[in-house]
Amino acid sequence: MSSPANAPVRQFSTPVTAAQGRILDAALDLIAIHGVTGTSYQMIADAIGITKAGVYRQYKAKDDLVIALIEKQLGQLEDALIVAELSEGLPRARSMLLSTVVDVAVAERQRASTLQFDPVVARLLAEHPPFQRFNERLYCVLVGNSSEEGQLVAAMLSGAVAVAVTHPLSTQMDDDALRALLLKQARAFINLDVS
Amino acid sequence: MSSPANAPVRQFSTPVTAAQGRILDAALDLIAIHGVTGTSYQMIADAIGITKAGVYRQYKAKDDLVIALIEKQLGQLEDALIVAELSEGLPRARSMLLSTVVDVAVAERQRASTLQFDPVVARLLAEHPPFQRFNERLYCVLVGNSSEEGQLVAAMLSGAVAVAVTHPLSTQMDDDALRALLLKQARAFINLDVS
DNA sequence: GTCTATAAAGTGATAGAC
DNA sequence: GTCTATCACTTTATAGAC
Repeated sequence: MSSPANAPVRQFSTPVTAAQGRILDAALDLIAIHGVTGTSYQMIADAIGITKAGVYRQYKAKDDLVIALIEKQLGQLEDALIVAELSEGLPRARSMLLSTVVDVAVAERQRASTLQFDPVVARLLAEHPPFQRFNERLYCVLVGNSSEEGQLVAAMLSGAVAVAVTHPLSTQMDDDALRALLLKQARAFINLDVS
Repeated sequence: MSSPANAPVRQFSTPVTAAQGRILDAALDLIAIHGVTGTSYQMIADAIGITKAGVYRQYKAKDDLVIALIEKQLGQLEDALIVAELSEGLPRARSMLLSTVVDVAVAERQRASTLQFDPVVARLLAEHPPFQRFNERLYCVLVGNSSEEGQLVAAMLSGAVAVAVTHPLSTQMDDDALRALLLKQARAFINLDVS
């Protein structure tokens, strides 16, 4: 509670091999459509033209694969997060982090967002300490001080953005328009309730 | 597009038998934890102490079961929706519908919300015309005129509420406090962008 | 409305050859 | 790093007795 001593340290710098990259890429696409449980090693293998055993060689259990997937997604936010943490308290840094969050969400659209709500991902997010720490850091910067209400508002914001980019209506909008709309709503939402 | 002639008609009055009720109840609890694909007929049967074949007698395919589940959830909003539609344009009616949406979300917590983000549910929501119609009606009342941007904002709102009630932090809040917080945020969010 | 039994297919995962 | 082959198990779904 009191003062979270979360130093601005890089948590997810895991480099992936080319073979792993192909697997993660195919897996994310499939999971966006079928969910984690609905996506099998066989489906992933078929998508990239190898066999099931080939996928198992890279990720010996499904949890390992999903963890790698989450790490890759969170890693996209980490540079912006570290910058924001270093310029502590500056509203401009917070605003830029928010902008990055929206940028990544728009760029990945379905891919990143569907992952966020999967029950398997939720379980790993809760079980895996590094993920908890990262989320704490992120929310802390986004909503300023981590009051309970503030954290909840940050979570709501991430939910709103995630739903927006997966919504059929947003599919017809171009990236720039969607980004602008999300940023406007998100800024209003965030400034509403924090000190 | 132009003027959706969605008359205030009751869509989901499907009465369920006692046996069906027990199945739907157990299924919803299990799906909230494991997702639709992660929940098998065997798990549902075990939970209520019957066999798999007994579940199949009531719902001969998984899609049928999930559709019944969605209908039950949407049915909870329908009375409030019809009232709001009848008192066309009155902000008070809209506000009361929003209140009902929040009430149901808080009352069901995990149960209703996790369902919303499941890829199988998303597929059925898009495939099944009655569901599309209902969502159109709901969004139309919530955000006033159904401009594209307005509909998207309504979707974001539902996402924000759904995420909030499933968040670990909200588990520790009592119903009244959570309801108050959600209503405050939701009202601000909605009044932001509509005419 | 519930049971037993069964079919056909798919699942996560491993062993061992190349 | 990828393959074939196999394991034990679970899945959806059906047939037919009570």
